[in-house]
Amino acid sequence: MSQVTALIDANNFYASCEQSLDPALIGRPVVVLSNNDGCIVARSAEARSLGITMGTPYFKAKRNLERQNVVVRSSNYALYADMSQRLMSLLESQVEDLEIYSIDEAFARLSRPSDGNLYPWARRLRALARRNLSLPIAIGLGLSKGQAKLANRLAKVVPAHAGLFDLGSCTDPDRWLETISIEDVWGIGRKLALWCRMRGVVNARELREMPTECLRAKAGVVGVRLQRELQGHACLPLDLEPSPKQETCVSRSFSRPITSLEELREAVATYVVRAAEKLRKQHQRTAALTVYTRTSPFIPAFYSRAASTSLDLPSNDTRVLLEAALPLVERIFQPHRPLAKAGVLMQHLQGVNQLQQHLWVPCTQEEQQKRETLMDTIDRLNHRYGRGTVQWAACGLHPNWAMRRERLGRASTTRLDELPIVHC
DNA sequence: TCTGGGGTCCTAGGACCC
DNA sequence: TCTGGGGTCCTAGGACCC
Repeated sequence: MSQVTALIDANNFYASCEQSLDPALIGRPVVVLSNNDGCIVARSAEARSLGITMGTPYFKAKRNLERQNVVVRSSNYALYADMSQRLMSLLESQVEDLEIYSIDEAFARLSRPSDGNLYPWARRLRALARRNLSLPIAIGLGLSKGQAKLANRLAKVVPAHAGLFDLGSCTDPDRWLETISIEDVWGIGRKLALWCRMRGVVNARELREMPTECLRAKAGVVGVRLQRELQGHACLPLDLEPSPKQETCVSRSFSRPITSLEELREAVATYVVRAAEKLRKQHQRTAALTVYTRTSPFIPAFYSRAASTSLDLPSNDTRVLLEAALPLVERIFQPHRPLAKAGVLMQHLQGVNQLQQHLWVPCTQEEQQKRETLMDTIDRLNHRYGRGTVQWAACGLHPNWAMRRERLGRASTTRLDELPIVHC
């Protein structure tokens, strides 16, 4: 019995989540905007067929969307994360091994049955996701992750495949690979695609067959590995236990440019608070931290500054991180610069169980225990009653630079007060 | 007026060591 | 006059992903 790799993902995930919670949106064109209502990052099938393109800035598309009567939603990551968890636990129950690869996709390993036919299994799984979560999913099957990715694409793009495609059991795989243009191959970005095209390599099959040494010279071992994957050698193992993060960052664009030190300080404080929460959730501490800010890259006189510091003792305590980060704000601030964005990076992370008490740090075991309990309590309160229930003074009370989310939909799976109301 | 956020991996080159 | 060879570690930047 041979092993098969699957790539399973949700179609138009964010848009599908919105439709899943608000059935009035089913069958209608829906787009979801990035943070700050910046760009279009997801489109329902209906929106796609209207020719609406991914990544278009909202302000450019707005009139057109209104004219075509498209439903526009701000992104709601709490909702998508929750739907994602439900989808992943469903998948976990239906495969042998699962690697959660992103919010809306997962690689899986399973065995090919004796008759070689995996379509009945795939059809059942699709029906299950549709029935339990109201999410459309696509399933691609191959001998490696790279092949599974291509198969998944063919499952979606070719209507006759109805969301399922098995590269390992089709009669003429090369014919299908030729329909996938080089830009759409996983691992080939803009630069490499251009380079390939200049050499006459324009589709997935040609990439698989191009001279390896030529590819290595340009794209290094990463390129060679990708090519081997397309040839059916599984070089990229399934990653079942997600490795601990090496760094964590929180950054946001402002709803309007800011020019005061005070506002920049509030923004950085807000991001530090969020980053500290993330660290605690990941059971990690940070040993170094960077704050940065920049003006808009779309207007002249671009300005960007970063400042870093390291901590004597790794920490995930909000107060400690604020004390380390806030002095850096003065170093990156310059008056008369219309700042468009700021962020914080937590670097050199380590697991909480790695901590060694420094002899010279004036903090007793008992004191530290109390701090940890305090942080835990704050996290619980904020989780239970909503983010911001317990707030840090440094973040400002009513920041008007905070990101725009003017078109939020409902969030029935994560907020009690937004449960659907059924009229009988 | 208005253009997202959060990551990883790899390589080249500099600093430093013996 | 001449100016090794080999190794490690770190960082910045490129490329890519979703």
